[in-house]
Amino acid sequence: MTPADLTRAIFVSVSEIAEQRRAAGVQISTTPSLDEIVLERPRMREHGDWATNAAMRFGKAFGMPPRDLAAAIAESLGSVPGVSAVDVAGPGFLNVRLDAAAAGALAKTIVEAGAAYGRTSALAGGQRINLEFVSANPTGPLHIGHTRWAALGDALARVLRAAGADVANEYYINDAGEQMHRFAESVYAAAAGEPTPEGGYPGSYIADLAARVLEREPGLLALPRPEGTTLAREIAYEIQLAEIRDSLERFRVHFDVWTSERRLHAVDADGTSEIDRSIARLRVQGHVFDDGDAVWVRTTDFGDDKDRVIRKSDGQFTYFAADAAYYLDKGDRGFGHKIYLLGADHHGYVHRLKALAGAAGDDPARDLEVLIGQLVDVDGARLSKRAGNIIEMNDLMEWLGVDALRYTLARYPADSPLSLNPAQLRSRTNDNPVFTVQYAHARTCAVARNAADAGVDRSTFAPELLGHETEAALLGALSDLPRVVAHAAELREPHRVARYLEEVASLYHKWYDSCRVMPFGDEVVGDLHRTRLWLNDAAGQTIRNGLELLGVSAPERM
RNA sequence: GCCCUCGUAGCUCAGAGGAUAGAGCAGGAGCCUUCUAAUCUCUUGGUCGCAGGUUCGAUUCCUGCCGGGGGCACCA
Repeated sequence: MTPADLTRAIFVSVSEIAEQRRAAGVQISTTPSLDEIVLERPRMREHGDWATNAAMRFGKAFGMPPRDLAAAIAESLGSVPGVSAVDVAGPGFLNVRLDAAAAGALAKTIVEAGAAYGRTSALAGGQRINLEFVSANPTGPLHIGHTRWAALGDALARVLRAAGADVANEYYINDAGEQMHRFAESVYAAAAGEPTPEGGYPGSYIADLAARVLEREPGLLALPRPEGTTLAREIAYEIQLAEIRDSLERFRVHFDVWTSERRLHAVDADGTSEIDRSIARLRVQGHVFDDGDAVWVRTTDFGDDKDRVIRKSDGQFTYFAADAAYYLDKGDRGFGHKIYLLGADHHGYVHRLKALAGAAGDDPARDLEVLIGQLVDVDGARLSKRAGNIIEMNDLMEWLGVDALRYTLARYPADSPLSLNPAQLRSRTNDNPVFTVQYAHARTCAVARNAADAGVDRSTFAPELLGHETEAALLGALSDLPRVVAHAAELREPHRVARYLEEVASLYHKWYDSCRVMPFGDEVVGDLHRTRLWLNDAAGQTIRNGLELLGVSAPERM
C-alpha cells in the first residue's frame, strides 16, 4: 500500500461520511476533494506509520466534533485491506498503522521503478520554466557565491524536472558595457607591461590572460590602442568564458542556454536593436514615460521605491534596458515562467524585475519568481592566488571535492546565510552529512555484493516478513521520496531532498544494525534473507535517486 | 532613513497552522568471534530574540520593537 493508496482510502471514507451526514439532513458546507487529504509521517514513530489531520480539517464543515469525525473515519478505515490499526489521538489526529505485507510491498515497487522512483507529475503540464542562475560576468573566474548558486540552481532544476516540470537552465552573459571595457583595458595594460588602470581588474589571472592573448596575437601591441584593446578584449573574453564553462561542467552543472547581452544591443539592418524594440513594446503597456530626453519605467507601479531610468538623456541605455529586452526575449522564446536566482547583494533588483514583468503585460506574482540567496563563506579558505580577494570555485572544488561542495551548498535554504566548515566537509564520520549519506549508499552496495556471494538473491519476495520495527521505519521513509521531491519542487527548496536523505541514511544504518541480509554461519538462505535484500536494494536505489537530484555521486565503495 | 533577510539546544542547523519543538556534532554511559564499529544503543541539554494580535490551536501567519547580515545611484 503506497501513501497514495492510503490517501485515497481516507478520502473515500470521508466522502462516505459526508454522504451519510447529508442523508441525515445535516448541511455540509464543503465537499472534500482528494487533494485536501493530507497525509504525513508522524514525528514520533510510536504514533504509527501515517497520520492525517482530516478530521480536524473537516469537523467544522461536517458539523461534528473533530474527535467524533475521527472516530467515524477510523471505524471505516479499519476494514481497509492492509491497514492494521487506526487510532484517534490528541485533538483528532488519525494515526494509521499498516500491516507488514502492505508496507513491505513498497520495497519491490522501488526496485522495479529503479531510477524513476521519486519522479512525479506534480508540476507537469504547467508553463515552460526558465531558470536563470550564476550569470557571472565573463571578466574573471567564478567565486564562492557563484558556486552556491550553481549548486542550488542546478539542484533546483533537477528537482523541478523530477516533478515533471519543463525547465531550461539559462546563463546570461554580461558581455557588453562598462565591465567588459575595464576588463579590456586591464588585459591590454598587462600585455603592454603597464600597471593596472584605475578601476581595472586586479589579479594575476589578468596577466595570464594577457600572455595567452599575446601568444595568439603577437602583433597586438603594434596595433593602434583602440583596436588593440578591442582585440585583447575579444580574445580574453573567449578564453575566460571557456574557463567558466569548464569550471561549471566540472561542477556537473550544465546550462541549456547561454544568452549573450550583445545580441540584445546588436543593431539590425533597419537601424534598431532588440533593446529599442523592447522599450517600444513596454510603452504599449503604459508603464513607460519620457522626462526631458530621458526615458523612464514607472517601476513604482509595482512596488519599487522610485522610478527607474531605462535610457539616459545622453541616449545611452542603462543596464535596466538590457534586462528589459532580456526579459521579453525569454517570453518570446516560449518561457511563460521565469525564475531568477540572485545573490542577496542584488535584492534591490527584485522590484525592478517585478516591474518589468508587469510592464511587459505579465503577472508579476505568477510569471516571475526571484529567489534571493544569502551569502556564503568558508572558514579558513585561502583567497584565490590569481584573482585577488575572492575565494575561487576552482580552488574550492580541488580543496573540498565536488560532492561535498555540491551537497553542502544545496543542504540549506537559499535564504539562510551559510558558513562552510572545511574540517567537517572532509571528515569521514557522522558529523559530515554527505559522508553519512554516501556511506549508507556504499553500504547497501556492500550488502548486495556479499549477498550475491552467499547465494542470497531476489528470487522470492515475502513482504509480510518485514515486520521488524526498523523495517517499518525504513519503509515509511522510503515511501516518502515522491512527496519530498514534489514539495521541494513546489517550494523551490532542494535542501529538503538532502535532509530527507540524511533521515533515510540514518534509518538504513539502524536497520543494518539489527536486521541481517546474510545468513548466520551455516544457516540456510530463506525468504527472509531474500526479502531483506529487496529492502536493502530499495534503500540503495532511493538514496541514489536522491543524490542524483543534488548532482552528488553515489559511490559503490568508500 | 527606507527595502530584503536571518534570530530555535553549548555549536551547525531542520521544522507547509497541529500531538510531549527535532537532527547531527560536542558532553556523559555502553555494544564488536558472523553483511563496512566509518555504524549502532542509552543519556545530559530549550524563555523557539522580546511584546502584542489573528486562530479551537502559533516556532510557523500579521504588527511593532531589539540584535546579526545584505542593499539603496540618469552605477555597472
